[in-house]
Amino acid sequence: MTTSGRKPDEGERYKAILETAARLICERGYEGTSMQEIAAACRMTKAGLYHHIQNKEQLLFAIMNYGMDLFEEQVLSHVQDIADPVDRLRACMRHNILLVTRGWSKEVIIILHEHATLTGEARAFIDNRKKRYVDFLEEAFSQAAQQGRIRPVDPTIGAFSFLGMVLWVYKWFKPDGRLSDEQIADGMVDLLFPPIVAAAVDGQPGVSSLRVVPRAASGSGSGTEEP
Amino acid sequence: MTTSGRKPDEGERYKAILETAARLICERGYEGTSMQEIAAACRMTKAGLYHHIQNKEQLLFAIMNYGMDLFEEQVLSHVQDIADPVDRLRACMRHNILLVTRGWSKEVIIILHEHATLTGEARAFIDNRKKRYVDFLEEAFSQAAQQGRIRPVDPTIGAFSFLGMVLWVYKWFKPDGRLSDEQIADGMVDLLFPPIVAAAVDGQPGVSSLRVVPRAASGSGSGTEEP
DNA sequence: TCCACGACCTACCGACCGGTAGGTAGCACG
DNA sequence: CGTGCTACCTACCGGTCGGTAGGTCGTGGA
Repeated sequence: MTTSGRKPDEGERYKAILETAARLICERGYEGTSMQEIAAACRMTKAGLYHHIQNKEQLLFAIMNYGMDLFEEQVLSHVQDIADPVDRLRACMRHNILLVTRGWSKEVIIILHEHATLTGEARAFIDNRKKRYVDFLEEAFSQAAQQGRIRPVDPTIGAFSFLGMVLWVYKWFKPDGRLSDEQIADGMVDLLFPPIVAAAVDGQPGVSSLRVVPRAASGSGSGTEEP
Repeated sequence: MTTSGRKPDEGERYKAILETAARLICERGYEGTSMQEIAAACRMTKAGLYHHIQNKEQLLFAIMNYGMDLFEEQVLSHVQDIADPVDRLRACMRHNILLVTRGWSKEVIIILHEHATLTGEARAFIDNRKKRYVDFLEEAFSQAAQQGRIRPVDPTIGAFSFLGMVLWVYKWFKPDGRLSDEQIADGMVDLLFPPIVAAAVDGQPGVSSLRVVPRAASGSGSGTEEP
């Protein structure tokens, strides 16, 4: 099984189909989008579309793999070599939030929303690609906790808390809301990975932590939408 | 518009239909579930089902309102009168996580997953009920920050971080995983609302905070699934 | 000049979709 | 006994679903 399930490098046209289909599926959902509509949006007939793809499920699979490629290129590749685990997590959170908020790559949103739509091998393949990200986060949390850079936390709980904060954003973020995506990224990074000012509480340095508290932030009122 | 959009108190049968439909829609998605299937699961014909409901969309609307009722009864009502804002948030997080992990009330999961399926008035009505929860959380974060019980944080960012951590759980939690729902709840509460040990850093008491760091936790390996 | 091939098309398939018209069996009430 | 009502039923509607058979047409290489 290759990355896309179809022979790679068929050209720009194929990619354009994936992007067009992703736009529609992102808006209306997988089951709610007909092949007719996708074909029309590609300025083709349905039979013409089927010349390029095998069936609807394989199309979704290809879209998701494309989305994972984009994620790895725009998030993982920029942060995986950062030596400090906390800085690595901070940068990763920031990149990931911006990936979700900036509307390029509806494919990523589809991965998030249609988490249970695929079945069988295709489902397992995508789940496996996702799992590599979870492992990456768990490893970083584990290192950070071991070095006393963050509060001790089960790495799995840390990873999924991270992911929840970051990925839930797709459900409520509105580009014209009160908070910009930059503000959200900064705020969440500061909330989960606050700067540390001093260490050592009971003579065992590097494990306990006093966190700096800048005199700022607060405020009230929402500005954005539903949970 | 009443809570359900249908005349209230039609009896147990209606509730049973909502619960059965919710089970199917939760498994297969709203668009992926046919009225035929729902009717069959209720041991009825499709026409028989339509004797009780107006149409498919109104059925979803009723399910979501039922889910919001359950949420308010099982979460909000237990925590809204807790005086201390941080304790209120802690208890709320705990109750909400357990609401998601224990499989009673698929209706709640549907509210989470089908966040963009309804349109028009029904959508606005549900969004408004959700917003009341966001407001509740923002208020608590605002109070907690003002009292110096947590790091200063924009209340909206706090609320949606809370919600992301808690609600994302429905996408990955498996009852037979390494972590129990109790452990997840405890871990997330401790991560976002750590106990405070001392205050005062620069002579301005009640704003800064030193967090206690128990010598425990950590560990590695995942045990659960995809992000 | 010929022809193989990719990129589409028209026309169609059977299944199923959400929804309804109209009938009926059972029960409560007078 | 008759009437009215609820709770279903059978049978059907027009439309759309995912998918395909088979044809057309432009293009590039021999």
